[in-house]
Amino acid sequence: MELEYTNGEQNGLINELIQGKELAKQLCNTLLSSSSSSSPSSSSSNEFLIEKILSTYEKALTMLNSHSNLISTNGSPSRSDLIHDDEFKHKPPSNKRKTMPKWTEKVKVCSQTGLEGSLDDGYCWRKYGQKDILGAKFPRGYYRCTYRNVQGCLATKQVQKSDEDPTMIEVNYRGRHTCTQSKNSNKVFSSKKKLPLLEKNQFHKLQNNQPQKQEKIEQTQVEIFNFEAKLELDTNTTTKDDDDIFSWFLESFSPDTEPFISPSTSESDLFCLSPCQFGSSNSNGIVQTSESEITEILSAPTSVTNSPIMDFDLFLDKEDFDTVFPFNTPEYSSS
DNA sequence: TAAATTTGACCTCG
DNA sequence: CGAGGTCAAATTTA
Repeated sequence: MELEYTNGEQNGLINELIQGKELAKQLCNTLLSSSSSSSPSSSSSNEFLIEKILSTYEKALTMLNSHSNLISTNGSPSRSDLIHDDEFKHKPPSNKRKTMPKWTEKVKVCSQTGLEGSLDDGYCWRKYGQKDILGAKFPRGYYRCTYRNVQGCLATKQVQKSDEDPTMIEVNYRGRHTCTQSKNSNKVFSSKKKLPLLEKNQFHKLQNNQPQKQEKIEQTQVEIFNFEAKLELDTNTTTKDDDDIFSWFLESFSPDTEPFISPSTSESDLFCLSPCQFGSSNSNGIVQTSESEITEILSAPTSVTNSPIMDFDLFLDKEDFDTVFPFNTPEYSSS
């Protein structure tokens, strides 16, 4: 499964990212120059989106350029970083899972929102196990796709809180979603059911005195986040703005310019990353990807599209785009 | 009552 | 043999 990507492919990817970044800048300038005639709130919203887009490009470029180095929030790779690194570099996975695409995402729990993107990535997961990991402070939760039996979807993920930084959640994804649950992704950012799962277990274990309280606090924080995000964007954005952004995304991540992108059933893994990014302007440590993730992304030139970045090409209709940025949707505000 | 979670037992692999 | 991963019965939740 572990394939090397050529320098040409890497350069091409970098060029595409650079181009996309430049386009985003141009869009930013265009929006800013035209915003004088529109409402100030609209321009601030646009700026917010553009900032996030540019930030995403910056991170992607940084990760590519430092391909040989793990990227970590605080410069001190977590235990999971090391395990994952070893896993890819030195220890081939078992035959069972050798063919399964695998990548890791690290998601920082937004301090202000309590939102854990890792636990709400738009897919429906069912927990099937939990294990105490040797040397780890926090147990590892094992999740599989809810539609495993119905649709034979073999996607799984492991969720574990970082030892060194308990605000960091590491999500280890395995396998692609072959199920069709795009509509479920309407629940992105708003599912409060899954949020406490990991926390509950961990707080029961580590803070037996106040587990329930912590859960409620975090749920409330999510609700606040949802409400604030909706307030900000609901009142500020216009349809045209959305369409502009949407068109830009389509251009920037067009399959025509990304030869290794192929249609896939996976569509919202990307937004494992997004909730915190959109919930906080803090770009430090909100989302972390390991080298192995990039390796995984780039090592699957034709078929693996689970990678967060690559799934951009799947937003081929407005509905999906609204799913990604659901701040304007009724579902978003009502849940 | 169906679906989801919990958790101890069991399996696999290094 | 031990650690990690999965199974499945019991329990909880909606």
